Amino acid sequence: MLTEAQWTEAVALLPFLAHPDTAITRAFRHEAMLMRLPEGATIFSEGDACTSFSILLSGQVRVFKIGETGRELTLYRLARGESCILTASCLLSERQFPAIATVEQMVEAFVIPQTSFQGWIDTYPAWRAYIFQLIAQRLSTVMAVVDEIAFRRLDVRIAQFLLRGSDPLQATLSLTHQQIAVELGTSREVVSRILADFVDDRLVRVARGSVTILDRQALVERAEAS
Amino acid sequence: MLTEAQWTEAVALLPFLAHPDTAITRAFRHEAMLMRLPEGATIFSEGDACTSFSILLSGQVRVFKIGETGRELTLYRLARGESCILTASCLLSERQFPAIATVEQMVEAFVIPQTSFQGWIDTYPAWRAYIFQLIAQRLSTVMAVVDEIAFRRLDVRIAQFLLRGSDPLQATLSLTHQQIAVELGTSREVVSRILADFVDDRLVRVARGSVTILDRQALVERAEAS
DNA sequence: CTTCCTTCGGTGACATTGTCACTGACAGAT
DNA sequence: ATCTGTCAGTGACAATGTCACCGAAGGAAG
Repeated sequence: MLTEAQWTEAVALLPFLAHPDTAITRAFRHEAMLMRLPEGATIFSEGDACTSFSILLSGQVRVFKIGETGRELTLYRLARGESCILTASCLLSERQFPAIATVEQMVEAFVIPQTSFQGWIDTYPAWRAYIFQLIAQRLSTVMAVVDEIAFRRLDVRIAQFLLRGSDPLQATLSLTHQQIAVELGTSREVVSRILADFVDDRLVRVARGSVTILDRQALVERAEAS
Repeated sequence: MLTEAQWTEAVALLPFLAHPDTAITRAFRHEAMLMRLPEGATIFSEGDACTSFSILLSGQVRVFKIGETGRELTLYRLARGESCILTASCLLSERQFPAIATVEQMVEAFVIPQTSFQGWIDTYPAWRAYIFQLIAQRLSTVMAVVDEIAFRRLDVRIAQFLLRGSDPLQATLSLTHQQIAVELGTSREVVSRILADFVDDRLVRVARGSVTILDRQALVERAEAS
């Protein structure tokens, strides 16, 4: 059950609650709960069974896989208004969660119990449409990740990552090499080496905990082929 | 519109048609079509827009990605009673098909136009349940592929692949090195080298176009850690 | 301010994997 | 018996992953 204030937030956030007195809005108000999770919290680990579905109201979550050697690979992030496809898939098929989800920035989320989640799908077209869209969109992100790790060179991927994470006005990224490695599913050493190449080519400048793009155009070229 | 014979096949194949005179069965009979595709046909290419949804009645389809260098990576296969999650996702979100699907063995499939596919989801719970289960199941296969290519050593993956594709009674696999490479997203040369190692270790015997497992137990060990 | 300590990054060595170029072996067709 | 296309083996090299180790930077504690 949501309070009046939480409910106001929910309506502003979720398109399927747009109409004030429909069945889905009543159900959501009664069956959803607001949960807070502190930075660093682990939401799901590899192999967990999912028991509820979440929609983020604020904060940020990172969903990633981790290999035997400890290497990490970020699959995607969740921000305001977003939900996790793996949780949905997990709930629908009663399988185990195949990754890890942790809180990067303190999270407020609407939590819907498994039974409500399933029931709403059969009952409320708006909810159903929301879930289907979610799945279809996130699935393409995952497919893009597959493509990247299977076929793309790492210098190209790092160049793309730096470009995505910056813009012409804010050319400095506050990231450690380790953080970049974990995004791309590689190791710190490799990131360091490739950034060193970039520095040699005057594409970027690096300092402890930051990378500054010096020649955006050249970096774009590097991101395209090489 | 399906013929009587085709309809009989459909009922035997698809659980959601179990009840003889419901709305979904009438809709399916009128709006589905049976299509045949010869071996080697390309069903979808990277970037295609999907316009229909298929359920295989017979034959086999391989869905794979292909990199700039021409290297291939098999995502999954479809056989009798199965459907393609990427097509579903594609139809739901109107995105482009992010892979390639080709016919490995001559296919007969029930084809459902995009409009029917979407309409049925909103109308028929049995169809909806079928699609959701499909998505959830295939998504876990794709996640397993991500895990493999990101983190697992190739000798381990080849060992697993050989074990999956054989059994103690039928120890010989009729596969070229190229075919194995394409399954696992690597190159023929690398497969050849690793198989050569396996031969040195007396795990397998190789001949032109085939691999015979000699020491299944040892291969299992190789598939577990190394 | 100095010292300590943790985090961050650099480096060399080596193993694994991917790519390229080339070669020869095999099997079916003529 | 020869031809031809497919299949497999090899060496060289590049790219990436892993390990061990080191030093530098910056904050914390004295």
